[in-house]
Amino acid sequence: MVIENNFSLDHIDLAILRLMQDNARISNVDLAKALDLVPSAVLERVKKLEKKNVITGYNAKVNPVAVDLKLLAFISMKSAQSFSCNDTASELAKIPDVQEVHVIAGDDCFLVKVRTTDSASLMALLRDEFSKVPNILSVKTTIVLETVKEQQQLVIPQK
Amino acid sequence: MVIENNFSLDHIDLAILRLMQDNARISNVDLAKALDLVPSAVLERVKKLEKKNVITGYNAKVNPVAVDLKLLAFISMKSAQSFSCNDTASELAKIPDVQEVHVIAGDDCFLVKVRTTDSASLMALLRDEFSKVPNILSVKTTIVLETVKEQQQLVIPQK
DNA sequence: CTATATCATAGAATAAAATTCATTTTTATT
DNA sequence: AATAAAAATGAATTTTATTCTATGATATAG
Repeated sequence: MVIENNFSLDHIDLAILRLMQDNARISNVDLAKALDLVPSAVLERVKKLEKKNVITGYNAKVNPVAVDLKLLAFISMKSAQSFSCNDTASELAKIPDVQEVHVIAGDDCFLVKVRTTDSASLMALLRDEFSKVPNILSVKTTIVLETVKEQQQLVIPQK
Repeated sequence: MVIENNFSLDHIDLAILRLMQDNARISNVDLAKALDLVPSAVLERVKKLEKKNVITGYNAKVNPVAVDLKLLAFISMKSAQSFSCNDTASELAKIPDVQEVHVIAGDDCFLVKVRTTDSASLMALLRDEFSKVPNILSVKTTIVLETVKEQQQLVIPQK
């Protein structure tokens, strides 16, 4: 017995996801043309995908350099309590400059992605914000020199 | 002498970015209301932001679990040529399952973010795709157990 | 201080798209 | 095959996007 995930997406839904993850502002009319459907039918599906939390939002992708966020860093850290470290994680998540917080397997406990203006502002962030997060034992900061690829598009399966 | 970045965004532009990075499908009418402007004026600004590559795209955020991508991993790797490693990076970037490729400072050379169905498909990816990428000396894979936060919204400055 | 160039906005008109809804068709289930 | 549920159609209506011209603001040079 194969347990499918309970989202039950057909190939039309997957096609919608594929199109919208590349262009969130595509019109219903164009979506309908691409899918050989009528706009109202597409609209209904999109609404349903939103309600089912398959589509969880629509984001404009902003060039970080244009808003003066030139530094990207990954910070891996160890925590005192290795399992009940959820409060540590949620404290980290509250920091606006923190884009990602992952609990990871291995030596460390968290992997955090951070974007700041420059190394000085990263330093300030570490000093002012991270220092207040409880139960952190060690911190290892990795500076990104160059980003070659950065996309949030997923590989949507065929069926 | 302060060198501003050459994007010259005023506070209205920044407000547009703030609104659109949270809701890429907001209508011009609603944007205009929020900004106390007329729709045509807002439209012109948005178009300009696109042309100047301040806004680089609009993405629907798809729930990875809904499309059966339940495994997230970060892979850090060393490369043979530490500086002219661009061909290695661009080969990595060509792999669709790879969401991010960063050149990093420190012991390693690259940090790669990958999403797959499960550990078996990650293994297959490493075996079939990564093995073909030239000049890789070592690979260290970190499995994500839980993602506490993952957003691409940036902290847009006030002015 | 004024002329001029540049840029942004307002507001109206038009075109396009979104949305709603009653009906029909398709699909799945018994 | 009969029934129920889900999805699609197509027309009507509402809303939004887009275009265009006139106006106003701002900056710069003379």
